Amino acid sequence: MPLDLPKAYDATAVEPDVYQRWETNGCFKAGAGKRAGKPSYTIAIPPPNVTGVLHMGHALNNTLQDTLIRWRRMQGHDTLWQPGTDHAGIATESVVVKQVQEQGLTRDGLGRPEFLKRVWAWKEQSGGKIVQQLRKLGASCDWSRERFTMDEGLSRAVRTMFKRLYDAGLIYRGTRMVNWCPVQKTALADDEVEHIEKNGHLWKLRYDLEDNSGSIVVETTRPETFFGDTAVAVNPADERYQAMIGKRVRLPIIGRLIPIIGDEHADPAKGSGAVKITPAHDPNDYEVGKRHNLPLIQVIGFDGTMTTEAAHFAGQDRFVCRKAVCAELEASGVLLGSTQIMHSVGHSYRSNAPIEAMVTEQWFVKMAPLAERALKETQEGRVLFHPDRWAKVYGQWLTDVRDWCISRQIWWGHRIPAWTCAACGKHTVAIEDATVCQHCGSKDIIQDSDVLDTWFSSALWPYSTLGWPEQTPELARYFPTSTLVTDRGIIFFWVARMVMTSMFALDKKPFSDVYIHGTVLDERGDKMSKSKGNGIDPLVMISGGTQKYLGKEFTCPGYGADAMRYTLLDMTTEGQDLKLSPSKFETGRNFANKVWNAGRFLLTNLSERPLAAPPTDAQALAAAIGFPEVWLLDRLQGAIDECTTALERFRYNDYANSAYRFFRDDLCDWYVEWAKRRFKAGGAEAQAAATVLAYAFERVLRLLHPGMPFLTEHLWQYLQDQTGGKAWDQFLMLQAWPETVSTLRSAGAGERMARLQAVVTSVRNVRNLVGLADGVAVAAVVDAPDAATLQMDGEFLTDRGNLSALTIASGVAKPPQSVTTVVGALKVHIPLSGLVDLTKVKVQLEKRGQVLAKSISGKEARLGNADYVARAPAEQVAETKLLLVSERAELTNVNETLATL
RNA sequence: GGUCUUUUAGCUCAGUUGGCUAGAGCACUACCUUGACAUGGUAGGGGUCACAGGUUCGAGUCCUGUAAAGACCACCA
Repeated sequence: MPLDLPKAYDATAVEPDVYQRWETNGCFKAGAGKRAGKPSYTIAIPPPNVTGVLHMGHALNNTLQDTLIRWRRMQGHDTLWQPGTDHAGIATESVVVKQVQEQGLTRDGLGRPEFLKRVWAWKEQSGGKIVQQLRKLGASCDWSRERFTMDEGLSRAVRTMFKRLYDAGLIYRGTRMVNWCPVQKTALADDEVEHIEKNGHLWKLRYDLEDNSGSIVVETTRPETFFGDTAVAVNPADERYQAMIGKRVRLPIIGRLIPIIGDEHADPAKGSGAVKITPAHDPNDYEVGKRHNLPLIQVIGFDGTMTTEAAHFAGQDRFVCRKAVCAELEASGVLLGSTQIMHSVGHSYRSNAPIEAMVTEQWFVKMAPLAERALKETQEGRVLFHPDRWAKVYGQWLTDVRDWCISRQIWWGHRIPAWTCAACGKHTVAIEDATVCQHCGSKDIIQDSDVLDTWFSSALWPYSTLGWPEQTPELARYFPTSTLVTDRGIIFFWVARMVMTSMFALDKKPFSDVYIHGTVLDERGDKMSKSKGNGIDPLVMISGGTQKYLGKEFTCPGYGADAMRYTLLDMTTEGQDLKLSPSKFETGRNFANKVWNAGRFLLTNLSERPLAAPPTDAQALAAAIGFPEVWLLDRLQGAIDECTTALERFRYNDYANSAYRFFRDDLCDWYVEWAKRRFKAGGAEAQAAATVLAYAFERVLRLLHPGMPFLTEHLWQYLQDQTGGKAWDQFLMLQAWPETVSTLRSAGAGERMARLQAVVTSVRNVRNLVGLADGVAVAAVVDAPDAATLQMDGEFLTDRGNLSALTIASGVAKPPQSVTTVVGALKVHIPLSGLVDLTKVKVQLEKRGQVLAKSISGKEARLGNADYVARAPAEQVAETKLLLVSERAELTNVNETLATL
């Protein structure tokens, strides 16, 4: 049949159609294509924010997962890539709060039920967008199993886990100093606080003694908190202040008297050695306060404004107040000046607002017992990190982990399944909504108004998505999952907590391997982010479009998901960050186009010359009519081996490079060029070459498929059509991953071809050197000790070297006016017809002579070293000697040639 | 303050257990519009492997130190 394939591959025209066929034919379903005797292989997707938009980090993360799952699926494993999305509590709630504000409304004004209705509406409206975007990327998730962290089933899992932890005494309610975000008005966990180094002031304040016998100076970065001071601490061993312990000082403005206390917390070496104690607003001071029974005076409210304790500053924003307080204290001589300092200030990782330490009552998870088991899993090698250095980071965090504050004072999330009894004050924790107090039977109970930290539900993800707490068939079949692919940023938030909850509730690790990939950076090395405007939109790279990047606009016609995936894989080296720029994706685009065109060449030939039978292993072997064919099939085995090993080791760049090398160098540059001669010859020779090429091409499509699924599937369908099958009857994505075939291995083929390639390259080199075009045939005289062997490949040499005549003989004389190249034990003489620029040749040869001389003297020195000869492995010494002989021969030739020019 | 990572060609990066002339892609130079592909081909130029010591017959690779860049952790007034 006639084939009219476009010269340039247009991914945007191919990919949507291919994806749709996969999806409608159930190729993504759990277990699709599985073969008996293979274990399950599961990946639980790191659930993206349900209202989020795909960014390059997602593209990388999901490319790596898809590559693994496609590879394992082809290997015949019972695979499941479990997709879903996360409700992302604070992040989503704050988006909707803003939307509501734009309508002139407030969250509290709307009330909880109405506000939540709006969040759900926003989730319905924008949710699914990111899931569609993952499809564009080619993600082969089982979409029929898509889950959302606030689904009924997952919510039940959350409640069950909460109850089990509570019953085990691992969840408790306590009054503690926690990190408070005044913008979101909620408590945050310790690891949700980002410490940022900021420029600040250290102010000196003078507090006068009650008896006016003197004063004491304290230093603070937070002068506005002095209203909450309930003591001044000095070190009991500090002689300067010993006499003052027990006396009282008068706070400025408000005149309240506070004691001077002795406490180890005061460091004589720091500042004045005396420190103001504000137990309600500083974690250290809180501890000091507890030791000395100091009152807690809250001067900053939960909304970040000053309370009535702050006298006439009440109602002011904390930062406005700071300035005003400083001004007033300076005027009254209390503020004695300030110094500039750099200090780290905690910020909410969600709102970016500086956090306040606040004493509140919250729910906590007791971490130590959970952490201990989680730690064991990595220490005893049951959960492996790749690269393994992250196991250390994980271990360190688990070793000094502090209790996890899990209650959030927001509305969007899993409401805490605990009810407080008005009668007895005790808590009833239940999976089903409670109606009576478990302790006293009172019906006067009320559910806790807080919701759980988003990470609480994420921590259950690998098994809650499979139906836990029910003992579902899926849970039995796919849990524990196999590989977790994620970013180093959430090792603590997510990875560690999954291991902890899983060990606790299921007594099983949640996954065996954790692959931590690098971070996506822009071309300057900065993290990509919306606010910096340095993000590269994956959808623009895939489907085309215009976007701003680093202040400039760029347009991409749409390189396709395959191109982007290939580039990402190529750049994914163990644990390294990826410095990207839009032009990086040309690498993938170019390679995709190369694959397309090689396919086009094959398909066109097949359409003109149909194969007698489809290419199979046995036929390919039988069709291996010549050495180049034998060699190609041998190389293919090497590529299969390399790709498989690379993927087993999570070496994505090795996988991409091995496939690339084989495809471009071996298949295209050497074999396809040679096959053109076979095709020209026609008949059985052409048939045989086409069979071998079709076979090798089909195999390499399989190798490339996990990385470049669309293009390979597309070409494979054409190939089916041209080799006796029917397009879209079957799918490449469900074909078997290639295994090496021992009968297609050929010992020595690599060396034999390498020698031929070296001869051909040396001829081309000489031609280039003397300024002859590639199309100009030259004669060659090869002096070969094993002339008879080399003569068998004479046709290949003649064709690939574009030789007008080829003489191969042992000990043949060097023709006059010829340039000689030494290739191992061979001498390749190219007689020059006198049309050449001899000075150019001379310069080249002289250069070569210098390189040789240097190498020879190095080897002579080495061999002259008795220690080397005695201690280095014998084969190595022998090899050095051999090389020395050949280099000396070549140098002689170079000199001889130079003499004749 | 602590832990970790990085430093190899103009740029982005490979370089497994130490081994012979250190590789790739992009960029660069010359030639080639040849029947798969100019998003291409052929050939080529370009590196004292951050620096200083050490171990070794032999170091990009191992050890010690220095410098620079980056990431994370930490309650520092």
